[in-house]
This record gives sequence, structure tokens and C-alpha cells, in this order.
Amino acid sequence: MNSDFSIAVHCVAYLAEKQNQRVTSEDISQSVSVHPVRLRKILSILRKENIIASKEGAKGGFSLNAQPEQITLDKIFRITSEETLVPKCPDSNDNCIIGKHLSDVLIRIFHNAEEHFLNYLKGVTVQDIINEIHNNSSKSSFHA
Amino acid sequence: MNSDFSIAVHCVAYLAEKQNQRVTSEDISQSVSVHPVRLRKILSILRKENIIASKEGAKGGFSLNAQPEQITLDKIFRITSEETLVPKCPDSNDNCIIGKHLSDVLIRIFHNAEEHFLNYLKGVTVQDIINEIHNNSSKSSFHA
DNA sequence: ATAAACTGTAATCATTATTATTACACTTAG
DNA sequence: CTAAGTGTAATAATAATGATTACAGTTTAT
Repeated sequence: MNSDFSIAVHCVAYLAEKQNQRVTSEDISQSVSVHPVRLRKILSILRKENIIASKEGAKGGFSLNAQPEQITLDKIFRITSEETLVPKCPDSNDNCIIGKHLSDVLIRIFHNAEEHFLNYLKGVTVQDIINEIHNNSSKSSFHA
Repeated sequence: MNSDFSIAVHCVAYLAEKQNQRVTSEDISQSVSVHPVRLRKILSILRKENIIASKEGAKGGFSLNAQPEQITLDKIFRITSEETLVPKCPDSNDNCIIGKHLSDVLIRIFHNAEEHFLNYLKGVTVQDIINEIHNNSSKSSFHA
């Protein structure tokens, strides 16, 4: 798995902190320590899902386009990294009953497991993260 | 994430099918399509956890050392891949309150999410997989 | 006792995945 | 019309993964 998901969350949290301001990819890259071009690629897919908005040209940049309490992490995960938890099994061997069917079985198991993973992320919002960062842990709702 | 976990599951399922026989890494590699040296490395850590047994020398090889109904996938995952779901966040930036704390927050969230993932795997045993392979889906217990 | 068939493990090489960078077309504000 | 941005493709650098080679050690059988 690459780090697109955590970078995306970082970006969204950063934009949530800068409510209503327009922020450049250069600016965000100061906080995330990732190259602006890569950020723009990730931000671009968040925009397509209407989580953020962007504006080109001078004084352009990115801004949040949804309520921090409404953005759940499972959504960001699905956008950036869906199915990446399912491992790439080596090519199955048709001459062996195990080799032949195990990949299918494993993929099914992983798919289910990923759903459980996502189900947890569904309970965590960007606002929760903001709260955690400011140590308002009373408002935080992400617990095991 | 590398494919150590799925390879390990494959090996264990294969050994479960060959109950009480001793099988060489060469033999297993026919089924898994992975180099014997790599298999031995993975089998070696399963042995340290007493899931399988190995014997060196002529007529040596690997065999299962636990009941297939008792081996849950979360155990194999913990042995081979624990914490690999937690993404490597880019270096946090001390000059920025978001950059500074977000990695910690994200790591905590991922850790929790991984526990949910593992909790699902805890409900799936190697015997379930064997059953699935033989299509005895009535005995199977892994459902979302 | 020694040859053959194994495991155990380190070290190296090849391949693939990830990330950074360069380049440039396009948009907008002033 | 220029400066400051986004959007995106193409390439280069780096890191992770996997295969292979090499060889020491163990066990069986002759």
C-alpha cells in the first residue's frame, strides 16, 4: 500500500484547519512534506468526489468543500486505496487443488476483512482528527 | 504489504491437506509458485510459533503441528505481517500543528482499524479454508 | 564414513512499486 | 501581458519485494 490515504487525510485535515481560506499545493506541501505535484494528483481525486474544491490561476488553490463532521475516513480510504488490503497472491497452480482455489478463497476473506477495517474508519471523521490534534479528546469518537 | 501472509496461509493449508506427511519446501513451492528459499524463511517463523514442525536432513521437511480448526488467520497475520496496515506517514513537520501531530493520530487510528481487521480474521480458521476449497461451504464460517 | 537429501540463513541480484522531479499546457487576477 | 496558480504526462530516483546463489549444518541410508 502506498501512502496516498494518509496524505489525503493530512490534506483534508489541513484544509479543515484553514476553513474557507484558499491554500496552494505548495503551502500544503510545507505541512505534509510531500511534493506539490503529488499532492495535486491526490487533491485532484478528492475534488472529483467533491470533498474539496480547487481554483486555478493566480490566487487559486484548494479549499474544503464539505463539513469536517461529515467526512468519514472510510470515504477517503475508498477514494484513495480501495482493495489495497487484498494481497496479490502468487499465480495459482492449476495442477494442485490448493494452489488452484486458495487465491480465490483468500481474496474473498481479505475482501471481508477490509470491509471490517472500513467499517471502523466509518466511525472516524475529519472533525474527530481535528479534535484529537487540539487534544479535545472528550469530543473524539475513535476508540477501539 | 508483501505477500508473506498469503503465502504462509497457503503453506499451512497445504500442510493441513497432507496431514502427518513430511513435505519439502521444494514440494510446497510447486503448489505456491514461490521460491523454496523464500518459503523456508516464512516456514521458519511459523515453526518458531509452533504452528508447524520441521526436520532437517534426508527425509526431512515440514509438517503441521497444530489442529487446522485451532489455527486462526489472525495468528498467522500477526506472525507475518503485524502493523503492516499502518501506513508510513511522511516525516512530520514540527513547524505545523497539523504536520506535527497528525502522524501520531493517524497511527493510532490505523492501529485500531487493524485490530478490527484482525478481529475478523480471528473468526476464520485453516479448517474453514480447507472446507471452502473442497466446497463444503456448509461447514464454512467466514462471512462478512 | 560418506554421499545424498534435506533445512537454515546470509548475501546478492532483478524486478516492481513508490515517490520526486521536470516540463509544460491551461486558467485567472491584477 | 505577466505572475501565480492548477492539471497532468513523462521521466528519473529510490525503496521494497522477490528470486537466486552459495554454503554451512543435519540426517538417512548404504
